[in-house]
Amino acid sequence: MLKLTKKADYGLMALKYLAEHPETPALSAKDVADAYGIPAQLLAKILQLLTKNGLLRSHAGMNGGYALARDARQISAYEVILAIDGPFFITSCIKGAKSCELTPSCTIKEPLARVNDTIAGVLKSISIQDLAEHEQPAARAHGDRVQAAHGLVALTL
Amino acid sequence: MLKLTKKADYGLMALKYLAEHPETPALSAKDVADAYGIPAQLLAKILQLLTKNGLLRSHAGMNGGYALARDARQISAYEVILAIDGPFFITSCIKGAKSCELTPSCTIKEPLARVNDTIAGVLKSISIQDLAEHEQPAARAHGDRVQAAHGLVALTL
DNA sequence: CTGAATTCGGACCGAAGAAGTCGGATATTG
DNA sequence: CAATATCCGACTTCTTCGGTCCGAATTCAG
Ligand code: SF4
Ligand code: SF4
Repeated sequence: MLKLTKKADYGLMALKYLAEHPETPALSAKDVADAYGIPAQLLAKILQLLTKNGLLRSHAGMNGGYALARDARQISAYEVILAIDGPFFITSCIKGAKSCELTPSCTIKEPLARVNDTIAGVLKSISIQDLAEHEQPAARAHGDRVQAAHGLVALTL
Repeated sequence: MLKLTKKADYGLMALKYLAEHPETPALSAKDVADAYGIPAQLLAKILQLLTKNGLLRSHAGMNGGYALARDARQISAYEVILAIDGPFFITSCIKGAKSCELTPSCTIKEPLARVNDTIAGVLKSISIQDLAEHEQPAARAHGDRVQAAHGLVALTL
């Protein structure tokens, strides 16, 4: 429950890996898969999804592979999840869908929708660039930049 | 992905319903189930879970049923989810478990753990009482109280 | 004391989704 | 042409979720 898909997980890892290697024109799916031990075939399809949604640029043929379509800080974790797992909602009553039949009688769907938006906001505030910068354990002094990057999320239920 | 279990969903609804009827000493599982159209047998087990985790007080026998164990504003949505679905983590690498075998090579588990904490914080800031107050569509003027109740969640990645 | 109402606890099952595999088609380069 | 890639869909396997069923134990009213 409330768990991220492993595919999305892999997608984030791959994207981060690509962000860390800006020098190379393109990295093949197998390259990334081997770097982490992810099943190659599975990662391949994930990267395909990401390209289809405009997060990556692909190039077939020899010396082909994938590269970021935009700057690493222009890609949010939210987009990645959205591209891989489709539109997400923490409850089963996605706006416009017919998933939950007791939507009319339900009294908590509205407040839960706010929670959903809050979580989405959190995900949107995280960029691939943020993931690539993995040295904060002791560097918490420059709160100004961090705050600017991730913002504050106010939950007004 | 990232979806709340329907059981947790039902649990929140039931808890909210109980919070809205403080006059009655106890409400049976069937009462609550009928009020919303939730499968009675299923809700029964959910309520059992909630009692086992100290969120509800049960009373068997005729005129028995369930009642809140604490004040509605002392019960957070986080606790409810925790009681029903067990410890939650947005990724598969729960601290101490052996779910994901590529934990050592993974480089994003640490930042994702922060995201997890942030979301947990959001859930913790929501009480059953908050859910029961369902008239905000036009009443957003008193931001002071709302802000005090739900707080601000800062994501310091 | 008897019986209805109600909680309790586990086993069970079908449907859905997630993780991963396979095979083949297509594009690019050398 | 051959090697390397992306591309794309179908397929299997595994787990979880949602839900049901049944057989207790508990409590209270008459
Ligand atoms: S309608 Fe209510 S019960 Fe159904 S999914 Fe949405 S929130 Fe959960
Ligand atoms: S270790 Fe990395 S890949 Fe495995 S679950 Fe945790 S975050 Fe996802």
